[in-house]
Amino acid sequence: MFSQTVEYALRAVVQLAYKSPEPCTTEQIAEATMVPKAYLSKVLQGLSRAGIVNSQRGIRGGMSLSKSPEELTILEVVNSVDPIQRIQQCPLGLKSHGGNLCPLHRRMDDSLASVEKTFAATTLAEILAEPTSSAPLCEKPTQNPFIKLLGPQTQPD
Amino acid sequence: MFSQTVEYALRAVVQLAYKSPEPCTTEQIAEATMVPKAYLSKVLQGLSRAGIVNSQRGIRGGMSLSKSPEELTILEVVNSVDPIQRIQQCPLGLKSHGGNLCPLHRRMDDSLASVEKTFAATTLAEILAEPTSSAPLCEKPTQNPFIKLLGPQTQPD
DNA sequence: CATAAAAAAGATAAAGATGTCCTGTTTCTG
DNA sequence: CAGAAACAGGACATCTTTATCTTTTTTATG
Repeated sequence: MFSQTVEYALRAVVQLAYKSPEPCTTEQIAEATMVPKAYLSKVLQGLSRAGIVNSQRGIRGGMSLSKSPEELTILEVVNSVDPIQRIQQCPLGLKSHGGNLCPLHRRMDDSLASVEKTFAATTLAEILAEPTSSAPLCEKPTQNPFIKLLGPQTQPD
Repeated sequence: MFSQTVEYALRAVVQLAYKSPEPCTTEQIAEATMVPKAYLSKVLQGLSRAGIVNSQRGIRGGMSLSKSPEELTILEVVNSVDPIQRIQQCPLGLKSHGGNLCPLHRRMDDSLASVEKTFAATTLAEILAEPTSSAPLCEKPTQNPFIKLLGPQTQPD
């Protein structure tokens, strides 16, 4: 239901959020996220054109988040590469329905609205800071560098 | 987010539900739902193989619902042609995550679960019987034949 | 300025989704 | 049984998505 491109874009911004506000090269992101480098480059171009990331060419260049992880929602990321298309009007083009969806399309659009709402309410910072034994992109929980922001921890085993 | 195939399949079963338990030919469904006939034929073949509809060849044949509209959920229809794929395990294949999703994939899967739940809770009968001025597939509200099941109505204008 | 690093852009390819057309097979009906 | 109606299936075409490779452009830095 979510495209590969969306999956890849989200992984990329998660990696960038870990390093934020430092830049990462496409190659570094590709390794950390296990996304094919050349394709990732295209995805990042899209995020760059959408203003989600800044790109800097040349030595010491790379990609970096344009906003802080606290301000960036996963909806913004998703909508930049593969927008959630709400059902605005009757897909059959029935004139009498117009913007007033039938019960079928009403439910479909309600589902889309629910996804949209969840994604709009989730920031990158939340994704990183949430206490969990499965840190995004990290094989070991202790590799999560954001753990330090939560203060001294007793190591989970 | 929902494929054309899903959209077409849902329109088709709505039309069949209107006529249930009578069969419709693929051509009749194609006209009522505004779906390309030849492609609809493929979609209906899928629904037939999944046991959602029965097909009958030859004169007076056609497609009919295998169940009553009260018993058929839109999730069953969707899953027959383009299954909602829940995220069962870490898409990166990280061993330490396993079935324990990270916060990112947790939210994505929660969204999928929400759609699944909504669709599982909606029967074709509900779609048809819901009071609305926009009856599925019908240009005029009064064309909804299920209106009769609700007993005598004062005609909305 | 020369060089190397890095993203941008373009060409191309493989796979899947969508859509069309034609032929084959089944089955009702007279 | 003959014929027509209807679905089944295969071949093919087109578009989009995903993916790769190569070349070009930009830019920091010695």
